[in-house]
Amino acid sequence: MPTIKDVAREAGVSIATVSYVLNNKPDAVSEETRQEVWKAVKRIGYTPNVTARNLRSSQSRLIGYAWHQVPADQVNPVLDQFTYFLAHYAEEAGYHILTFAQSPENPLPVYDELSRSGRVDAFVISGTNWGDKRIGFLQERAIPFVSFGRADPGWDFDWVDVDGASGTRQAVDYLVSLGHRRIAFAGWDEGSLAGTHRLAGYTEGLAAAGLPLLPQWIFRGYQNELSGSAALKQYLSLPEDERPTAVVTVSDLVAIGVKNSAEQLGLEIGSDLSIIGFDDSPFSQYLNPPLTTINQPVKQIAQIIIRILEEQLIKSGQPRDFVHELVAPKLIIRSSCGTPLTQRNI
Amino acid sequence: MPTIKDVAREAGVSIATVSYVLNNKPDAVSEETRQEVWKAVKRIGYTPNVTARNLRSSQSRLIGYAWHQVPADQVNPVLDQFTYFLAHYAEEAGYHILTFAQSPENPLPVYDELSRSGRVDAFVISGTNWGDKRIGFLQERAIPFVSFGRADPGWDFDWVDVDGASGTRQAVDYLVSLGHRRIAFAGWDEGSLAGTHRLAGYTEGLAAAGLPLLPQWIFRGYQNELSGSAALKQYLSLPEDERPTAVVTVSDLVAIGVKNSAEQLGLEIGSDLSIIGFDDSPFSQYLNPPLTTINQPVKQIAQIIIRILEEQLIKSGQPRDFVHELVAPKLIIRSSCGTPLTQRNI
DNA sequence: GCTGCTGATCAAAGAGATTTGGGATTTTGT
DNA sequence: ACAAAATCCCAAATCTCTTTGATCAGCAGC
Repeated sequence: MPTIKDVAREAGVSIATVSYVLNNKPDAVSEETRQEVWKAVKRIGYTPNVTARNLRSSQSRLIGYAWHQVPADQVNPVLDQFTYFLAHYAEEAGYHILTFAQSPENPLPVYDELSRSGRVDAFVISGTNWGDKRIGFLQERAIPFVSFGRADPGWDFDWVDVDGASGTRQAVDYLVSLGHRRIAFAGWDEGSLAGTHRLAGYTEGLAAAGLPLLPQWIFRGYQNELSGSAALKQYLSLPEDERPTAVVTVSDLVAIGVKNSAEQLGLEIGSDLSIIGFDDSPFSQYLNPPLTTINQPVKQIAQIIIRILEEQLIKSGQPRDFVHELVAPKLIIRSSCGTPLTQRNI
Repeated sequence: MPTIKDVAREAGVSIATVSYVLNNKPDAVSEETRQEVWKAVKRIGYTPNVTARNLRSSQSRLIGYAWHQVPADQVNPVLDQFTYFLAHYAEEAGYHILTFAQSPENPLPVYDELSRSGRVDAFVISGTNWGDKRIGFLQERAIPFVSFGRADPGWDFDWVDVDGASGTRQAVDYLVSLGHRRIAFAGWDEGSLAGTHRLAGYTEGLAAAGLPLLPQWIFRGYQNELSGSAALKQYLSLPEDERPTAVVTVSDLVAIGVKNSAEQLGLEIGSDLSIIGFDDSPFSQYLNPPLTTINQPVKQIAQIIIRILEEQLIKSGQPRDFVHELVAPKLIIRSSCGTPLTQRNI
């Protein structure tokens, strides 16, 4: 592999001059020699060595992103798309993504090792929740990072998040517009931050429509199919006139749970019961009937995260305000909510 | 950040000695000073700088893996799991994975840039097909790589692949054991290498069972839901006594296409028609009924790939035989094939 | 003719590690 | 007791690049 030295010899100049040309330093080299150097570069097929460059500038131009292991029975609905776009925008900004495996019980040592050794310049973290240890850890050590997801209200750090409440709010508004008046919510447990946001949008939507909210309409479970079935069982145990005609769920997976057990009980999705999911997982469109759900704008989020990271890395050291961006998700209407109630012949 | 110099000063030795201790060079330093150096390392909290180390040894200890963009309507069923395990095993071997975005039309420049600049030491490629340009390109430049997936029969290079034929063969054998005698195959077009392997296993299975194979039972389409519907339509157009009672599909997505349109026509999956998918996509278990499918051992494949890559990197330069490993996938029996035909009261 | 300035170029100093090729001790062999 | 060998350690070179500080030629001003 040719080095800068070879280029210098070939062009008959010093290596300093070559470096100036390569880095487009203005007013440092005459137009004539600039041309000569470029010609030499082309002639011997030179590409600068990234490692040497990084050593000199004490950076790595690598951004670490932890790849969360998902239990085999779970889907990580949007993380693969997110990673793709993250890589895409990072490359536009002259960085690359280093993906690493993060241990669920004890994530900190990997972050420590990667930053201490100079492997990465910054991190993108996701899958945050209340009390996320990584945030305090990274802040304490002044390691640049941006989070996809919020954490404790008192903590101040750079984050970008999907406005979950807006998503469920849109779902409720849509159901109301179809004529539904008894709308349930199948959510996650109290320990989930994202689950809390999504629940809040639901509550807000009912209130805005002037609809009552029965406590039995709110089911709290986990990220699995079973929670969906359990939610449905709870709803069906209610007296006829309190029984919900539609369910907003906290995720597509829970929506599937509701849907599958409803079908097994002979209910028809879209007429007997309307269902709205959350995530727009790739498979949601292939369900029968296709699932109406909330699409997370992961592409946009990846773009914003890289933008904020660039700012952080450029202004490192200098005081800077923390950035918080909430991006609205979008309701994707498919047929799991059927037609407006008023147009049905019941 | 402390450097090796600081450790040397703290321990009262030269930096060479510290380096020997850090790299466990045998017979180069006494047990006593070894202890002293380690104590100094702990005391000042030193971690070697990866960039400097890499510059000196002219490597990056980074493995490039291209993140393929998947069309929004498609699922990349196993690639996210694969990436996770790849990262996991790479880390065990002292490497990291650099994920980058690869342009579908013109992938080569990125590979060129990443290897010329010394960004990565090697590549893992996937999504190969006949005539894959990356393979010749990397071989010509002697860039280490291992492929997840085969290519042209005449080409010799290191690859690991799922034995697709074994998968569909298992599917056919299973259906035969349930009593099916008219089994169809919904596949991909002739241009697909993996599709050809999967078709071969089907043909083989029928022959082994001594069953006839009607050409109309083979449908060739693409990786989408529509191809599944089209396949079903073709099967249903056959006279009653030629109509298949079971379909082996080339992917879960095609299986869903068959399933959804069969259901819309009032057929019951598992009794009127049995279906077997391929991939064991995360969602296949949540279908109603859950889909019997073929699970790809991605974890094992990732492990083998890293093992081969290590061998390549250690033996670089020395002559070495190419490694080809075919890993058998596993039939995951769920309920989309119902009960044995003989036990049904038809 | 000398000083001061500008513009183009370069030598050399790192950046933080590894490794070569010896030195300085100590141990072994005779 | 002395040479040879083994052991332990180090100075310096090296990996490839960026950047500082200096040199040098050319030119204007007085």
